[in-house]
Amino acid sequence: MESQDLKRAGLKATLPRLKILRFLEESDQRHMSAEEVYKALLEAGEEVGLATIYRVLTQFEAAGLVTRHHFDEGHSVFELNLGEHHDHIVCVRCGRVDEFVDEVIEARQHRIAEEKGYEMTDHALYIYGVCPECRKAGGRRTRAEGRG
Amino acid sequence: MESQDLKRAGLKATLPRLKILRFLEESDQRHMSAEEVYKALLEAGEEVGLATIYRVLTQFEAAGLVTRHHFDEGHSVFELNLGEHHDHIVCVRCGRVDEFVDEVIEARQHRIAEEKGYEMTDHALYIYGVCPECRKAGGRRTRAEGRG
DNA sequence: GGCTGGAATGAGAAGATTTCGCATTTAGAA
DNA sequence: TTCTAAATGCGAAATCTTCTCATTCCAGCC
Ligand SMILES: [Mn+2]
Ligand SMILES: [Mn+2]
Ligand SMILES: [Zn+2]
Ligand SMILES: [Zn+2]
Repeated sequence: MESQDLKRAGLKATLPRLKILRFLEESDQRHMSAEEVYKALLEAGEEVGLATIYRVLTQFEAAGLVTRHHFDEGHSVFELNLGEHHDHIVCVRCGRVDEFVDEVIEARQHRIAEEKGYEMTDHALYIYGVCPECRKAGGRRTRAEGRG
Repeated sequence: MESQDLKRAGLKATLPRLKILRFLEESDQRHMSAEEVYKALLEAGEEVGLATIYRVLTQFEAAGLVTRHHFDEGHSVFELNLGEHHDHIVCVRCGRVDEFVDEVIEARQHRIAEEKGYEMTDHALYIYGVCPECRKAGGRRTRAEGRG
């Protein structure tokens, strides 16, 4: 039961929080903006205020339930935390998102932080490019057409 | 003369563009937001409208004169292009910025894009941590206190 | 099961950053 | 110097996100 997940995370099991968490778990989109969550819940008849979406996602982030990304400037994108850290490669044409893990890069990041005398707390790595489909199509599709 | 740099970049040598370019070259801050450029020019008695700062910096970026970064969400940071690509490590406590180049990471990014079938166009890598000074201080200084 | 205090929510206002629209000015060539 | 397209400055607007605060709800206690 999701109530338990919330309790365990130190959050009261309110209806809006349950709706949002359930939605993130059931959605086939792994990466979603606050606005996208808001609209999707609306369409599902589960109304939650936009301000609450923002608040709850930020709380989920603090609690480690979700991770926040900045694929492109201008807005945050959230994804349910499934344990394993990974980085992202984003199609600049259609917005598609693929995930990857590279232990060599991870290790070298730590090494660099160490060399510079920093105590590393986090990192962000985004590769941008044109995805296989868009290369094939060659067309002018916009980012609005898809996100996965 | 900076006029020549602008002409070479395909930009008319207007007074605002000259002021901005000169300022970027002479400033001891390598990484600056539009707002910071605006205020610094103001203090130097060189008034340029904020909208123009934004327009010109975007043009400079398109012309390859500057690079735009997103160290933290919410606003862009610009830096004069000196030829060599590099990535950044940012102090989450005081905002200090250090630079680094890692050929292994660069190479592996290309390899990952290739494996995923993407034609890589760009990448962004930010390491976040606590800088040597802030680790020593241990204090609660805010980001506003410094940026370098 | 009802009662209650503090936390959470919803709605809209406000904040922050960036872009836009348009009247005015300017660069640069004739 | 004159002229025209391009650039600028200003305020309005767009976008994303947070804040304020009145209202509602959760969770523990009778
Ligand atoms: Mn992901
Ligand atoms: Mn730099
Ligand atoms: Zn694509
Ligand atoms: Zn620091």
